Amino acid sequence: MSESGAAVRNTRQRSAVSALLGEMEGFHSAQDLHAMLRQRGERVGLTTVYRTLQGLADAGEIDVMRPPGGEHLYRRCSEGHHHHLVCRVCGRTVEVAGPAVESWADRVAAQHGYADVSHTLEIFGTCPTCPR
Amino acid sequence: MSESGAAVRNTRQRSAVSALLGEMEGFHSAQDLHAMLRQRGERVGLTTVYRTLQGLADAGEIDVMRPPGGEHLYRRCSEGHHHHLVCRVCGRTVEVAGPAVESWADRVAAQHGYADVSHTLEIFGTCPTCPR
DNA sequence: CGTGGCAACGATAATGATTGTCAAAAACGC
DNA sequence: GCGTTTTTGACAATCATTATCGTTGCCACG
Repeated sequence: MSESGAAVRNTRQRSAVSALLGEMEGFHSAQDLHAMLRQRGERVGLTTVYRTLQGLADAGEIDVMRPPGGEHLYRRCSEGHHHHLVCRVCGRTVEVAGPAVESWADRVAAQHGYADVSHTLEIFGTCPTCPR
Repeated sequence: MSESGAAVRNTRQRSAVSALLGEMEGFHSAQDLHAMLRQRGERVGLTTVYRTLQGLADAGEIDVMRPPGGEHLYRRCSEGHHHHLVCRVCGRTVEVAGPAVESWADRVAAQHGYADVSHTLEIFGTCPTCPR
């Protein structure tokens, strides 16, 4: 029972989910992704999709967004910390980085004695190509 | 049918919810608030609590937070736009204002042509009195 | 003061995403 | 190849929130 093994096995399903995310643009729900895999003929259970997405999110390889609609959305993102500017009509998303915001959040938290700080930030708007 | 009437009626239940929120510190879920009202002998339906909270939130009189736990939390907040610094252990919350962040978000959105901009920001950490 | 319209109420059922369960299958190390 | 352990996946359970729809009470006007 050594503690060495990460014990993360490389399965067909995991590869399929990861690969699919690699090709996709924008955000998709777990159920979306599951449906797409099915269409491709990949035989993957919905439960597994959820589990895989959670794992990838924990590992920091994908990003999770929780829009007011209540459905979790996942996306393969560029590395590093960043935020999203989302069109509330068509869903088009732009990644934005805000170093100033990061440091501001850390500073404010520290001022109040909070440790181990993280934060979530999302910007919503109507993108220029969408009818109002 | 002039356009004057807000058509928002002043009911016992609405007052009760509003009053309760006025006394409470911190965030509480809709179901929490409903249970408290029941304990007090106020006869208010759960549906009405949800509706009232939504109404108050729309009117900007209370704040909504959607923590990863999946339960919406409501709180009577100071006026104006601000954000929250929440202890992920004990839930203690501090209101923080960040004018710089507000303008940054608006500016970034505008740069990408996004209109009608809003945003959500929450900071999580471990507060000084909580064991790590 | 009485009445009518209309919004709010509220009990219940419906919704729907996510999580738990557990036997069967697959992957990795040797 | 073989055994062990993780992973899978179909299905059921959970649970907050929303829709439904008949009833109730507020409000304005006569």
